[in-house]
Amino acid sequence: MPEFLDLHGRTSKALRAAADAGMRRHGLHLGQNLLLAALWERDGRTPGEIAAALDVTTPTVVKMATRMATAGLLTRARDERDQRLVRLWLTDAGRALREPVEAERRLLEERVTAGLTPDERRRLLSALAEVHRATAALLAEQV
Amino acid sequence: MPEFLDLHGRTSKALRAAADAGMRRHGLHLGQNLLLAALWERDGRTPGEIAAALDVTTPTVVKMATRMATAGLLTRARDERDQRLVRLWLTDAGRALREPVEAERRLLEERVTAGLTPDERRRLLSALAEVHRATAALLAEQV
DNA sequence: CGGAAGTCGATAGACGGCTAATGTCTTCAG
DNA sequence: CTGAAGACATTAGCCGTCTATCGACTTCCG
Repeated sequence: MPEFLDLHGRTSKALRAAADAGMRRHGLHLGQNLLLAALWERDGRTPGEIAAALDVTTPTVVKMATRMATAGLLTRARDERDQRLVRLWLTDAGRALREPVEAERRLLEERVTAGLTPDERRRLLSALAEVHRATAALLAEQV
Repeated sequence: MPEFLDLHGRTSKALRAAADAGMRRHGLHLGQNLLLAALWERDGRTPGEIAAALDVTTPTVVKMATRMATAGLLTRARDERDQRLVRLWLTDAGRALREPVEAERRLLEERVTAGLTPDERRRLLSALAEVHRATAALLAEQV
């Protein structure tokens, strides 16, 4: 069992659980904060645009949007000029979550990296970026 | 958007996709290799034991085991002495995957970390371990 | 202008993951 | 020895994610 893959996997699972717990405090499910973030940055985006921004497939965004619309976080509306497009718009409830959710996220980042020196943190980010680059290249090559 | 969480999330997603592609070559779905690994190490374990080893809940193992039994990778059998227990046993097909799957896994690890010097790799592992430790502590404290 | 090709979102269905509820078998205390 | 408590696996149902398919709307070319 390769050690990097194993350790990364376990860390990933733990971070996921911690992020989930944090978001749950604001009534969100894991991942919904990312969709909201895309709309906080620019409201009225289409599912396809958001999917590309989050590096996720369109059906994933569609499903999440359906649940989040039910939860009153956003609304769906077809684009006036191009009826193929759908645009997602934040509700007041969706907008109101921005500050608390972003703060929660920053707090989590701080806490999990608190044990690293600034230099270690910098090296971690750079090494992780390299792994990400290599992995993306690997995926691209085996089309 | 905190940079470590963001980068880690993206790397995680890329690694997941790459691992999935690798396992698919052997007819496995992502994660099934981990369940198999638990049985390769010691055959005849129970769902609960495996769940603990993989740091996953029991229902997750039960579902995976059901699919993998259908796929002919393992069989279910109740323990003779304690009828509450179920033991999972590898089939020949499940055993035969060990070498190729472990090789695939090692190859992936090598390729994604190929761009790092031994020192960088060592520091990455140590930093990741620290993040994992801090995250686990965070989760434990908010019971 | 009208049909073919292209662009989107929505749906279907599979998988891994979780929590909560169910059911069955052991164990243990009275 | 019998009933309550405990230990397991399983089922149900939700969420995020993917691929494959469908359906509706635009666009563009002959």
